[in-house]
Amino acid sequence: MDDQETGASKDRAAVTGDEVKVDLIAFVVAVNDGEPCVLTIGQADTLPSGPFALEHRSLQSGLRGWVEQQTGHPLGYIEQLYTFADRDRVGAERRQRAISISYLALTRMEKASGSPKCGWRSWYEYFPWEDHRSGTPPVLLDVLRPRLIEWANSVDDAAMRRERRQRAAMAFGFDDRHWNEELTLQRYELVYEAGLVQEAGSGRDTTRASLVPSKPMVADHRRIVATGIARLRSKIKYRPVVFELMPQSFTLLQLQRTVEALAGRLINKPNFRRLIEQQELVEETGETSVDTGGRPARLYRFRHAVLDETAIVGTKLPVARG
Amino acid sequence: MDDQETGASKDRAAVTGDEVKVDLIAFVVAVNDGEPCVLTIGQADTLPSGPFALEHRSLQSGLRGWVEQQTGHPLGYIEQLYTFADRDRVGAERRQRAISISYLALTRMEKASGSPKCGWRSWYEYFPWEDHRSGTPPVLLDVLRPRLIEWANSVDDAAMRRERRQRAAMAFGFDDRHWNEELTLQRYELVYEAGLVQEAGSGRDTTRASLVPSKPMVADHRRIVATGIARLRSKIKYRPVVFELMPQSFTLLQLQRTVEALAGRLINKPNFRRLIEQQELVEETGETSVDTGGRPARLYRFRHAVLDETAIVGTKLPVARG
DNA sequence: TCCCTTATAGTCAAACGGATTATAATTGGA
DNA sequence: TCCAATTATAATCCGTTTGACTATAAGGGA
Repeated sequence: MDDQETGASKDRAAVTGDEVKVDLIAFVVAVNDGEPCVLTIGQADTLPSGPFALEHRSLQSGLRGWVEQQTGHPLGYIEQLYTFADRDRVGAERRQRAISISYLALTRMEKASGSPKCGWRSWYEYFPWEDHRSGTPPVLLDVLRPRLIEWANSVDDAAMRRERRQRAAMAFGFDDRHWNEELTLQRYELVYEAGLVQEAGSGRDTTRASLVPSKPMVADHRRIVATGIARLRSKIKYRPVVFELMPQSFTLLQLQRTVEALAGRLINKPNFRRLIEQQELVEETGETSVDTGGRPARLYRFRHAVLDETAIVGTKLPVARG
Repeated sequence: MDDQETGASKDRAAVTGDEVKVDLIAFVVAVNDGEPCVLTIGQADTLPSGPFALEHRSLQSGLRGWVEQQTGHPLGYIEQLYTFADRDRVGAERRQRAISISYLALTRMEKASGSPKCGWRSWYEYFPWEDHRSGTPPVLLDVLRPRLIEWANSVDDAAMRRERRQRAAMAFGFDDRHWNEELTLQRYELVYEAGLVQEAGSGRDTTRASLVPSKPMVADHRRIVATGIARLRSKIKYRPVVFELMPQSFTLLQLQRTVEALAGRLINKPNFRRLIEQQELVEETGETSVDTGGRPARLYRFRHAVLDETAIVGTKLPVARG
């Protein structure tokens, strides 16, 4: 089981011991009342995290442990996002390497017994330009667009100017292009690169005039959240993961509102219902909901059998492409 | 930049130092003459790999270094696959934790200057049941199906029998279900779980009668390859990554054969051409190829501009769904 | 009772996608 | 030289999907 025939210098390295610290870090999502929320600690600027330690049976169980300890929230669905090497830290005596393994976790917010040090925040506080449920957010055209154009024009090379403008146009859907909700990470990288957002505790110039208003996070946590949003927006279209965020029984409109919250855009109601029903993702409970007004709606529950049938094959949700 | 407010015991752990070894491991792919190949070292049963060390600027550059050193092959496109904790190793003095970060890399096989200790193998040697380009492989119905049914029936619980049969049927497309080429990992996990394949150096019973004939790999390397194949088969459908595997100029049929090699199934020629052309993924070089027979074909090259245009937006390849 | 809100059903047309057929341009051999 | 085989390229067909829209049903509140 030891793979030692993979090169001489590998053994050398194994002996000298290039050991690193491993951090586990969680982007925990719940949707409450039509708002997609992220679980934070500290000043609502930090994701739950902790080092991978000897007592952990596995990476995932280590992550569960840290999140539960720091927030009081047990995790359901977990999926790995990305592993990256942090900038070098200075250890006690020698240079210290560290890597972080980030995860996306879905949960229900109920019984918010969570410890007082933690809290749920709408993820759109950190990414105001990502919520298109009420049309294009004003900040996009009023603030982001001019500043990104400014940023593009601030370089001398004409080719690079064009490239920057095109990147911005594609990511944000400027110039009659369509908004693509899955490009959350690219958009964050653009605004970050353009210096339009800054993170908590960064050494950056804090006095810079009128950045794009948005809530910062510690270190690269906001980047992890952007990665997770993008992954989730993509995944809900082909896997029945939304139901991890729903209560036991729900109306079709509640389900639609949840998908809309995640996607950050509205969905055509009849089409949504058609797709849900023809895929037999849900079944009626027989009851109806006493509602906030209007005709009572049938209550449905997730058909757990589909996890055997299609966990593998693929689901569809009608998040319009524009 | 230090995130220390994330819990008291985190600091404790940081002090006591739960340090782990990190291995970088590469699944390197090239397509030669219609065969999808994996780069191996050792007895064609080991993927290039090496520890992440202090001198590496980043995870990716560490990976590039190891692969180049062990095989002589420079890497082009690289994408992270998955990070997992290995089973505990016994270190020199104390228990030793190790994690592996696996990558998918695409390259062209040319100038196979590679060191003598490495070689390219068709990945279908390791997964004979994955190649459906000449129809359903006999091994699937003749060997795998009966043995998987056997395996399913070998448990007492009726519900578990049904679940096993259903898993097998879905993954392999038994009982009139369609073959889904993206389920490579699930299929490997099934045959592994059913004890139908064994890996090199595993402590398993080697004398077990007539396993499914396939080439084994060291440790969990074959599992990594299965993960990479699945990722690649999925990715070619929405990102123009195939071109990383193509020479400078190529005919449309060569392009199609490459996609077919990866997908393990045939594609309808007119539809393939239509999709490639209407997406403007390629442009004519003006030349034509002197061919192996038949009317000469136009030569095309990849329109690198699409990397700016659609790297983000999504490409389509007509790999039929069945 | 009227009106507002929401649920639910049904329709329509355009786009997409898979399959098939037809025609053109070569090479190699009878 | 002509024919057969092979490949390239163009065009068509048709069923399904999907986005947008309309109509009707069923409740609550003023």
